[in-house]
Amino acid sequence: MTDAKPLRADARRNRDALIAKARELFADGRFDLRFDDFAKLAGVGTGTLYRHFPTREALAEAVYREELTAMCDRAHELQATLPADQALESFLRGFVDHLHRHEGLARTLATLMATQSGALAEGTQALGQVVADLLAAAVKAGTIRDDVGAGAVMMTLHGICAAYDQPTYRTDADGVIALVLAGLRRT
Amino acid sequence: MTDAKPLRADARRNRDALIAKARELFADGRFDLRFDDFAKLAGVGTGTLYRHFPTREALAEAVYREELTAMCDRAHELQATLPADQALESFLRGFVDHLHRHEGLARTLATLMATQSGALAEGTQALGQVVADLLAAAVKAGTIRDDVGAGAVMMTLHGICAAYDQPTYRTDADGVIALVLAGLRRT
DNA sequence: GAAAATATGGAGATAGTCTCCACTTGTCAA
DNA sequence: TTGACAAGTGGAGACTATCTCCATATTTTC
Repeated sequence: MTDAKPLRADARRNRDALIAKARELFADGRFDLRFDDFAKLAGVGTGTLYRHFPTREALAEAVYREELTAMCDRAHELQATLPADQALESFLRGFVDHLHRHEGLARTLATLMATQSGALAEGTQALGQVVADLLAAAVKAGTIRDDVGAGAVMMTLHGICAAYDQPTYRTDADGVIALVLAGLRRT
Repeated sequence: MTDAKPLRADARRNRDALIAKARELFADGRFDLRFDDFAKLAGVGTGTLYRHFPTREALAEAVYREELTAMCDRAHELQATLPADQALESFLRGFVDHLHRHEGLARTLATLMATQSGALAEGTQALGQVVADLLAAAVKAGTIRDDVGAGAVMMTLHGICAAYDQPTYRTDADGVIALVLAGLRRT
């Protein structure tokens, strides 16, 4: 998973500059900038940009990799300190909350989930794994039903991510989480 | 809503040819064809295509307008003949079933829901209205909770549509519906 | 059947993506 | 240090898809 290649000093510098500039622009909502311009703004050539990030999605993933990792870590932490069902609830609510504050992440996740293109979506696979773990623990504890898989929950999360720019986003997203949690509860 | 303009005979002919060819191609999974080629294949000029359908989404909507209308009609029918909660359940399960059989519709809906671009998404607004009606009736009948809006349900449907091409689609989509229905039930 | 209104088509302007390679920079062994 | 090789760079320009424009053609109207 982690780069087996030691990457030359200038290459790393350029790569970092690209990610930094992209993060800055994404935070401003400038997602759809001409791809070549990313390069110009980051102070590198077009070729360099393409060598490091062959697609827009690859760049987006790199930008949000950290953030996504942090979310996964948080899940593990919750899982270690709370009863399984509470960990799940906490995670899902926190997920929406975080997305609400970071539109760029929502947008990126929606895109990556939609284009399940193998190695590219490494980040979302990690997220899927985390959700699967949380669910499995709660199933094992007997607090949620066992006939609905993690894939279904991921679908609802996808729906949440995709709507990041709609006016009623927060209310609806909270509603989705409420439905999922209530729906999962053993009856 | 319906065209107030009587459209010249040749214009209508071309428009229909475009829709027919697009439907045929969509059914074959050829969504991403060069836009100009739609024109060539349908036997009209590029300009004509663009005059009738300024964007790919506009074309997609025209192709699936009928199908979507049929789904909405079905909802009304269910609502007229079944208890509110059963109508809702029937509609949602039928929705997934239909999507499973018509990948093109799923793809189109996902796109249209994502780009809530005003007049363009006329079709999805109709769908939203139908869902809202079904929910309202069930709320009124006291069989489902009243604190989760139609927007939340639409978000989950969006998630379902967006995943149309994933291998575990059907299982996961059924899971989502199960969660939504169980989650909506009054506790 | 001729004028007015409406629609056509496809060449070419425009703009974004991505490749290619002569050149620069970094690394490392001696 | 330094020389030689590997690794990386940048940006001109090829390529591709989108979309506009308007001289020409078809339909409708009177």
